[in-house]
Amino acid sequence: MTRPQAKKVYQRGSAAQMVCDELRKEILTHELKPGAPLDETSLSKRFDVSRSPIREALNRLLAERLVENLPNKGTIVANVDLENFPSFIEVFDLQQRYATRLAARNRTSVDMVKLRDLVKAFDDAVKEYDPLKILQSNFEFHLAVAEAGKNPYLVRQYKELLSEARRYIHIHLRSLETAKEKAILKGHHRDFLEAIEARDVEAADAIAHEHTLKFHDRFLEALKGQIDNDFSIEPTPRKPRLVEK
Amino acid sequence: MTRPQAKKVYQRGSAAQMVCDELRKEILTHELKPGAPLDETSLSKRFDVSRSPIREALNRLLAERLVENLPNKGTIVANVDLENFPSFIEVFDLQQRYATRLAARNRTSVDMVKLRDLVKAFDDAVKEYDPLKILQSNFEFHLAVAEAGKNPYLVRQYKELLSEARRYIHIHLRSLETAKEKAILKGHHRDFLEAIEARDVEAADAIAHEHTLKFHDRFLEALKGQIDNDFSIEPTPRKPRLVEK
DNA sequence: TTTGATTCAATTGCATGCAATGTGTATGCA
DNA sequence: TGCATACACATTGCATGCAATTGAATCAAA
Repeated sequence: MTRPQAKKVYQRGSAAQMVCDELRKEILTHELKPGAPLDETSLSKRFDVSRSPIREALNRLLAERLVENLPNKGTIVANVDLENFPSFIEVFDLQQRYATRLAARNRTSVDMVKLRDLVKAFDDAVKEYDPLKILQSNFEFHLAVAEAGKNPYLVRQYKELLSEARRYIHIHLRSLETAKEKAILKGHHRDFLEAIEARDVEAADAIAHEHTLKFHDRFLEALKGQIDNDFSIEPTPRKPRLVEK
Repeated sequence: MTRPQAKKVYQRGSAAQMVCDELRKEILTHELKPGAPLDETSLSKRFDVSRSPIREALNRLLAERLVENLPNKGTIVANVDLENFPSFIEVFDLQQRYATRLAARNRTSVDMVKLRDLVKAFDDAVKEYDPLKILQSNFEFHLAVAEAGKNPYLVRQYKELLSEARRYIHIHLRSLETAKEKAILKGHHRDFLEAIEARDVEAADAIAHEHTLKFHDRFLEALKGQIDNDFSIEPTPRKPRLVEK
């Protein structure tokens, strides 16, 4: 970005895809924060491609609900609205339970190898105290669980919800940094692994459900903490200023 | 399409949307059949706009999985692959049950008015023996049920599945035309209405589940019928021709 | 000081041009 | 006759140009 960068040229057909993937990554990791403007001209300069592939990338992200389009005014990173959190959790729980059930029912030994690796990667990320890595490996683990269920329709829908969950988590990211949380996260996915390995559908379901509930509670708790630490601000200074002057 | 058509010009910002809506309609009603080619040049001539809004429309339909993109080769109407039908039904059932549960829990009196209207519209369509109208009003009814549940996340995902269901139904559309089927369809959604009206969540769940199962069975039955009516065709005539010649 | 109209700059939405890629056909060779 | 190679055509993917719309800034008047 900052250095000249020797005119990168991409394979035909990959420019839009590359821009899309990069922007998606940055949105999910909050490098691009909700509300951040994404104007086509700047992006085309930044990625050194024309506006066409940029527009295409933005359209795809729009379909994933990761950005919002204000007609004739531009595109911004989509907000994660807290008011819909209850609705979100409701559906997320349903899908997560079902995804985990299917995994317990349909997993292969190949899936188990992958899942074990991803649990390990998660634990490593926890040890490294790297919140972004924790989120990423959490995402990958749950996605792999869903994929082990072998239902493409569910995978697609669940993946969307996982992305959304990731963005919710970023709201209370700091709470991940406390020692208490880290203790909780340690070995966090082992129980999933056991239930899926044992093909115990009901146990898998229960574990997934409990997992969602914990996410829900931690989220609300973190929000509460954030509010407690707040202090009240003056109302809009318009009227007072009039008087002062 | 066939006549000159006096150079329609659309509001700025609506061209792509209009093309997208029209193509979606034609795909869902099978005016455009699975596998049909959608080349940008022809479409731009047909809708009398440039390729840019056409490309944008196709990208949106791609995100909805209604079309498939063959890189550098073009775009075609997406196939509805029978091999995924079991996966589809599995998720569809889950979502339909949940949507109907939520409707029973959260419906307002305004929702009930709308639902009653849509049931009536469905019955009218059945009386008129108009398969396309039946499908359309069926779609609208179930979507309204989901909306009565007031969970935007579920509505979005369920809507996608409903579109997919609609395309599956088209495969056995002829079976809708038999007198037996019409008898079955008569007053088909009344039970939904009653359970939702009564806020009976468990009943709503059961009815939704049964509804899915019936859809599943009718679909398989119709497929079976189609196969029975088939007759075997000669293998590819290449070798035989060689001999004859 | 606030309200209103007017102009101006910024940004998108659409049109069009060009080059790359993949397909189908024709031709030459075994 | 069968197969490989080359060429031409069709179609996309990307670059660029232009005009419409929107928001902000400016200025005048109450």
